[in-house]
Order: sequence, then structure tokens, then C-alpha cells
Amino acid sequence: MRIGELSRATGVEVETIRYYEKAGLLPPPSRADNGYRAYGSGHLERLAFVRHCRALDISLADIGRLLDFLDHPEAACGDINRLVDAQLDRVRARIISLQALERQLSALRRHCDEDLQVRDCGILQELVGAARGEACTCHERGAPA
Amino acid sequence: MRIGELSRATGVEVETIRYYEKAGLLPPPSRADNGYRAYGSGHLERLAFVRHCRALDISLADIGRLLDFLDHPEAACGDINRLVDAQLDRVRARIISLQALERQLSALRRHCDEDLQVRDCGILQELVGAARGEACTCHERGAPA
DNA sequence: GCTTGACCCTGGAGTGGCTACAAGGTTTGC
DNA sequence: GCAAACCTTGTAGCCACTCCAGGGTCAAGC
Ligand SMILES: [Zn+2]
Ligand SMILES: [Zn+2]
Ligand SMILES: [Zn+2]
Ligand SMILES: [Zn+2]
Repeated sequence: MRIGELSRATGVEVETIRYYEKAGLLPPPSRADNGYRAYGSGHLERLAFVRHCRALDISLADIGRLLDFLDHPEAACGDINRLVDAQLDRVRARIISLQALERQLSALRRHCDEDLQVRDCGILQELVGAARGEACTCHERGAPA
Repeated sequence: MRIGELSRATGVEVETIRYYEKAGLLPPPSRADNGYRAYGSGHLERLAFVRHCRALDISLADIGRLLDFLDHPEAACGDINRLVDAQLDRVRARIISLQALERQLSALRRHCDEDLQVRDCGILQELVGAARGEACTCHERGAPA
């Protein structure tokens, strides 16, 4: 299988496949006489695994760790659980901070309905006022996430 | 005001302030004889505005647009409303995709409770099976967002 | 035999929003 | 007189790609 076929079989762009190889997530395939990469079904399965984990927003570093586990089936699996737990914690924290953000943006949006001059726009007035510190705590301590 | 004082007054790191200047969000301040940047209260207010918008996760490019509006108070404000609407849409879409992700990760997490050998870990088995296409659609069409 | 187009290769640059140096100059306090 | 704390510029790194330049390879069609 050449890289274009692997790309079509998995829906992963050719450049991304080469990037994963350079990042150590895909073992370097053998090469045809002309230098073209030649993949087998093991590569396809491994690439699908990587993409499935990426769809779960798992970082490439963590995917590398999971692949190491696959290569060491007799090890203890506790670190896998902890990896998934940490991922879940990150996702939940991000959801909470985005929900807070959504509330702030909704409130902001309600400050202007019509097509006014900028000087009269309630949104901009609110932003300027909040930045001055009136009723705003959000930018005193870092971004929401 | 020197850059360190502005940094302490706003809680924004010195490097970030210089970065904003290079990005065109802060006008270049005047310089003292020794070449040190010398800021006034206008800079402080503008920097606070930038940080407040960043806390709302507005991109630097959009913040630049908002600053342009501040400099043109007689323009129509419709684009401001649209900018905030687009930001809200992005945040809401991201929340929905992260909630889907949270459900998937929670379901995944339930596949292993104990400290087993990797070969028996339900999480890893589930990941491998899903990557093979058993009951998985997530990686067929791009990442969740 | 010659062209066209699809495919492949490597290596480097760009994205956003910072952060972290390196290598120097300046000021402040003791 | 000297160290610590400040300032300057410029560059490189982070993540996970994405795109491009500048080439090589190969099959089909004329
Ligand atoms: Zn999947
Ligand atoms: Zn308005
Ligand atoms: Zn704020
Ligand atoms: Zn387990």
C-alpha cells in the first residue's frame, strides 16, 4: 500500500501520515525501489488507532504512551486508567469554563440589538467599562482556561 | 510608566505586552533617553481592554477589529454584533462537541476498574476495537472540533 | 518518443498566542 | 564598586498539523 492509498483508506491526509511517522507514532515503513513508502495492514490498524484517540482529543504524547502499552501487554494497566482520567478532567474543566464564557458572551450580546453608531453600541460600552474594572473580575486572574 | 510597572498594574507578562505591540494591538509607546518604553494611562486602558476580550476568548485579530471600532465611533455597529454572535457560535459549538467527547470518555472509562495486565484492560480493548470500526463512527469524519 | 497528469520524495515555513531564552545595556541600592 | 533587578532586541519553542517549493517517478494517451 502506498501512502496515498493508506490516506484514502483512513481519511488521514498524506502530510499528516508523514508527520506521525516523524513524531514516532507510526513505525517507518519499508520502501519500494523508487523510495516510495510501502505500508501493510499493521500500519493501517495503528493509524486508525491513532485517529480514534485523536478524535477523543488525546494528545500525540499520550497516544504514544498508549501505543507503548499495546506493545507491552504484560504490564500493569493502572497508568491507562489514570491517563483517561486526566483526559476526562481536562475535558470537564474546559466545558465548565466554556459554559461560563457562554454566559458572559450572552450577557454581553444583550447590550445591543439594533444597528447604531459605534459610540452608542452597548456591547462596546460594556467591554470598555468592564475592562476599566466595573463589575469585572474575569481578567484579574488569567484567562478562563 | 515602564513596561514592568504596566505589567504589574495589569497582570500581563512583559513579553506578552511586547508581543501585543508587535502584533499591532498596542500602539508603540514613546521611549525614554535610554530606550526604555514609556507608557501612559491610554496604554493601560487599551491593554486592559485587550485582556478583557482575551478572557472572553476573542482572537487577537477580532480584538484588533474592536479596537478599530473604538477609534471610529461614528461607524455603524452591526459588525460588532456579528463579531460577538460568531464568537458565541464558536463557543456553543465547542461546548456541544466537548460534551459529546465527555460522554465517550466516560463510557470508555467504565471499561476498566481494576489494576489488570494491559492485555486484559477493557479500555485498551475498547480503543483497539473502536479503531477497527466496531461500533465507531467518530474517526470516519474528522475530529469533533 | 513525448507530453500530461497523478503520484511520490524531502525539507522548510506558517498557523495562534504566547513563553522562554540569549546576550547584551541600564539603573538602583548598599 | 558591584550585584540585583530592570530594560533592550532577536530568536526558538510549544501543539498538531497544513501548505508549499523544488524535485523525482510512472502510466496513459497521442
Ligand atoms: Zn473512532
Ligand atoms: Zn451594537
Ligand atoms: Zn475582564
Ligand atoms: Zn485498565
